[in-house]
Amino acid sequence: MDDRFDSSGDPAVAAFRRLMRASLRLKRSVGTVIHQAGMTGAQFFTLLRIPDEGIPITKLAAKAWADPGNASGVVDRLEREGLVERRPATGDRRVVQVHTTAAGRQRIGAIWPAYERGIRRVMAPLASGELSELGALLERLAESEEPNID
Amino acid sequence: MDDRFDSSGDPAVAAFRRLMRASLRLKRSVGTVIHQAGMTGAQFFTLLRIPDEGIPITKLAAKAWADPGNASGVVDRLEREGLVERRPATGDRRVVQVHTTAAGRQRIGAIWPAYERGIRRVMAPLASGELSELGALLERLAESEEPNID
DNA sequence: TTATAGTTATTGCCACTGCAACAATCCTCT
DNA sequence: AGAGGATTGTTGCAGTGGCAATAACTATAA
Repeated sequence: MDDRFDSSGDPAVAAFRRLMRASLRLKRSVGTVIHQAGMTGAQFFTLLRIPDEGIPITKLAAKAWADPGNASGVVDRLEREGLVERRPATGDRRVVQVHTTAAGRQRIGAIWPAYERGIRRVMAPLASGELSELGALLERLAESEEPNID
Repeated sequence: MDDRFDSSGDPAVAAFRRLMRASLRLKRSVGTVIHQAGMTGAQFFTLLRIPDEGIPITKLAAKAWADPGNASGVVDRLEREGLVERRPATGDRRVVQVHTTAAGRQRIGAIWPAYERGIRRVMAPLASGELSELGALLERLAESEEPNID
């Protein structure tokens, strides 16, 4: 495959590639910050999404990436580290409420500042006006019922 | 975690989130097109990157996501399907040249149009001028020595 | 020539992702 | 009350992703 399959000429394709490329790079960069603090990105975002009152796995999954089967495993590992707790819900015996432990809250508090700093660092090449411009364009691309990334 | 850890106010953080969200959505959308044609995204992009003269695994990995250990597995699965071939390189007996087979070329040719159509569809909300504007902003974010996403 | 250092590809491990199947439980309707 | 259907969480599987260790080989330098 040389360049029969290229179409850099197409503005849509070119923009799409740049979007994929930039998001991968930024994701890795910010992910490094989280890893240095001893967690994976998925664990960090999951932990972040748990409200103080607790939350059922399905709702938690919907807040992040939409697959419950997946959330189960991430919660498993968070639980293994004592950052999270599973408690039976009152009323519906199917649902399991996931709660953050004190250790979990402490861990997030420890990572958060570096996380924010990491984001500001990777976004630094753009001025404030450009950031909102970028945000507006992306919003129009992603408008719909999609999962929240953090 | 309620909203102590939110910072939607920070333009950098907000733009970062939108970037992650949009890229996830678009990646899934285009990935669906590829899956319907019977391949995974990683396999498609890998196949796409193999020049007619063949290419060593390390170089191939660098063209896509940078980890050779990973490329080995993807090439395994492509080879299992007969879309790719491993041949010893002449000269350096360490290197393995990966070549696309006729079936591989045929497969890519079959997927490519739908792939392009898929991209144009997800990028459709933006006009041509906005696409290049978006591309320019993203380029400034990702400027550096990063892997090509196709 | 031989020892040392670097390179190439593979393998193994762990975590994540999407998907399908499944059991337990709840809900609705008759 | 009971049947049928929907929902909740878990599990299993294949593939992806990053990382470390390793074997095979090449290159460099004494």
